[in-house]
Amino acid sequence: MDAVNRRKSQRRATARDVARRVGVHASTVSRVLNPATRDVISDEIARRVTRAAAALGYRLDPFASGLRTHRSRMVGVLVPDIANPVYTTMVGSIQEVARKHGLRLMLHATGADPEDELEMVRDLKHRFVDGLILASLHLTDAHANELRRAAAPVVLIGRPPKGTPTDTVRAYSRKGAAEAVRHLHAAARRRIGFVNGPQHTAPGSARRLGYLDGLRTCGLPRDETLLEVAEDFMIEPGRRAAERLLARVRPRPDALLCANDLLAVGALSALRDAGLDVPADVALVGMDNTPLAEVTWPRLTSVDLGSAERARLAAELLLKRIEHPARRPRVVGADPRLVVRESCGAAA
Amino acid sequence: MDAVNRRKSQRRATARDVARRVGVHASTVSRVLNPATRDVISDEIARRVTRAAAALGYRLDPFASGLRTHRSRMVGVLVPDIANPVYTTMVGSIQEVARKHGLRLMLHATGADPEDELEMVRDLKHRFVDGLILASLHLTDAHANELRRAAAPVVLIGRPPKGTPTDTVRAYSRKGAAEAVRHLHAAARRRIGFVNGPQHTAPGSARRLGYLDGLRTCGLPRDETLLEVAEDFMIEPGRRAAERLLARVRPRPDALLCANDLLAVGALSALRDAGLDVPADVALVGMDNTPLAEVTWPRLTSVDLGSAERARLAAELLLKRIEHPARRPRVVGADPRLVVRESCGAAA
DNA sequence: TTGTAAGCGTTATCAC
DNA sequence: GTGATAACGCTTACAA
Repeated sequence: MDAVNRRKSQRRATARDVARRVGVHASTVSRVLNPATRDVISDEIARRVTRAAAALGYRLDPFASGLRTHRSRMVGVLVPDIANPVYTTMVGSIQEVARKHGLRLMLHATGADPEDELEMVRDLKHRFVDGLILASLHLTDAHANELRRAAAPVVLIGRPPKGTPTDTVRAYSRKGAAEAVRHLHAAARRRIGFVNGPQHTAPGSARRLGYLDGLRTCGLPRDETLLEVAEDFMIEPGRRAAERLLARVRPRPDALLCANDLLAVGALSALRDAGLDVPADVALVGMDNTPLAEVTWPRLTSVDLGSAERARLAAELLLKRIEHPARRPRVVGADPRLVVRESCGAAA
Repeated sequence: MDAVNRRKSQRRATARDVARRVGVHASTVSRVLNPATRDVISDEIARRVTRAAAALGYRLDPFASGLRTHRSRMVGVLVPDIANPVYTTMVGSIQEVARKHGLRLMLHATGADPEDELEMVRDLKHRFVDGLILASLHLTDAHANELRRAAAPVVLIGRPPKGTPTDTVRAYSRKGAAEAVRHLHAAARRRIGFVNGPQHTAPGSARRLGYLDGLRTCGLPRDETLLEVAEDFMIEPGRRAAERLLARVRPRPDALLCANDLLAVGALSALRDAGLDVPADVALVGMDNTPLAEVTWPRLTSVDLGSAERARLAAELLLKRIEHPARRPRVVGADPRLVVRESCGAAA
């Protein structure tokens, strides 16, 4: 590197530096480098500008650019818990779409804290994202209010209060849970227990209803003692809930539906500790069909709620919304699909 | 909301708006809201400014602020693969530290593509992060070069070329792998196989050396046929590698060390398909001690390489580096620790 | 097709 | 302790 270049590299090259080198004005540089206006410029100048920019290692200053355009080419992603594979899947899926469009991800795990979620929505513009994907277990009126005055487009993954005028991606988990129950019934299970997560959450309430739907359509009696609620949608709470259920219910259940795969993994371990065989004694079904379902033994039958697909849809909705801020809000979803594995084979 | 407020809310409130309301100058507003200069201002004015700002819903414009200060209060996090629980853990751990300091995360999964990693380093300032944590499987001279001219501080998680003047967090996985072999030897295993990931990567080469170290210190013969390389550090490649190993090696191994937990999960399934019992026929040990190790059956003995701890250290190094750009680069690490679970109990 | 010039909203540096 | 002013680097009417 010679002395001149060294001096130049003390500070980042600006559009002016590039312009000076080519003998044009900075605005011309801007026009060349901006795809929308590039074709306005003569090929000859464009080429020289491009070359000079490369030679100087010129990079657009995102702060200055953003100050003018109020765009950052970043999207925010809020998930309750990055350790839950269902959200990991979603983040991966969103990144895939975002990347194709030259957008980057700002990730934030909220720990399912509604206050944290709200603050992020308020903070939207503050942290300069062009849009936000918010996956939440529990969308309240407070969310809906905050969304109304949001500084950038938001897409929800979850179940917002009725009438929230925001693009939304739904999971039809009620339907999925019902299907799982019917599958267990078809496999000759008659005492089907349910390990749910917190019931004030959207998934908790929907999956509970689905479980009850399933019992009803199979003509099985509703038995409240067969339903147990874990403190959280996680492994250890799932284990403890299953333990409580097993300690309490007589005759013991011959099947357990769990409201997600993490709960099912916990339940599996409780069943094992109780000396019960899966599936011979107790069939087991999870929900979300995360990669975990392939890893347990026996492998876990699980209701696929299309998380990857839903995340992709959310990202695409967001991109469309960023382009057309005024278009009517859409609600889309992905159909559930039962993926049968060894954990609910034939009864002993 | 009355007409005046409604009109105001057409556009975001600026520092000027707040200033006008209080009857001071915009620079005063800036001074009040900036912690570093707040104590310069009289309490009375400060209070009124704070109140007015709240009333108007004033938020600092990050673009304008960044244009002046060149700080965004965001850190970039680059990981090879967000689906690998070891990186999920790291991201969670980094977020914890970042959050305490009011920083947000920009996440990018590179798919272990070196070109993608390099581009992100170049793009550092472009995407306005104040610093970057780069976890890479394979840091090359190209990385070192790019880092030399990086526009913001970088902390590496991995093994850079000798003499790279960059803060680095190391895993002592060579030592960890050796310990695992010694543990298996102590458990009376004498045919210890090794399922490695790609050997041109830093973990691949270190863990291979550790495996060989372990054999040597146990006085076990080095037998190349006991070593098999998977195409990637993932479950399916692990399964296939274990299948190849089992098909080839006679007498069959009585233990398998796998270079990470994902490979071990794949190997477990291959062992099962071969009708072999774990641990009675073959003991199994993974590395990284991810949450997966608790989920398999039997649960997986695994070498804890302190991923959460290392990520925390990386975040802290980065924060210190951002404050003191000139301080000497540090190299830190976390000691490995074998976590024994059912997958390597006594031989049959 | 290109140059000119006016800002975007903040903050550093002077003044007072 | 507070005000005035300029500048950060870019974009975009508008002028030429």
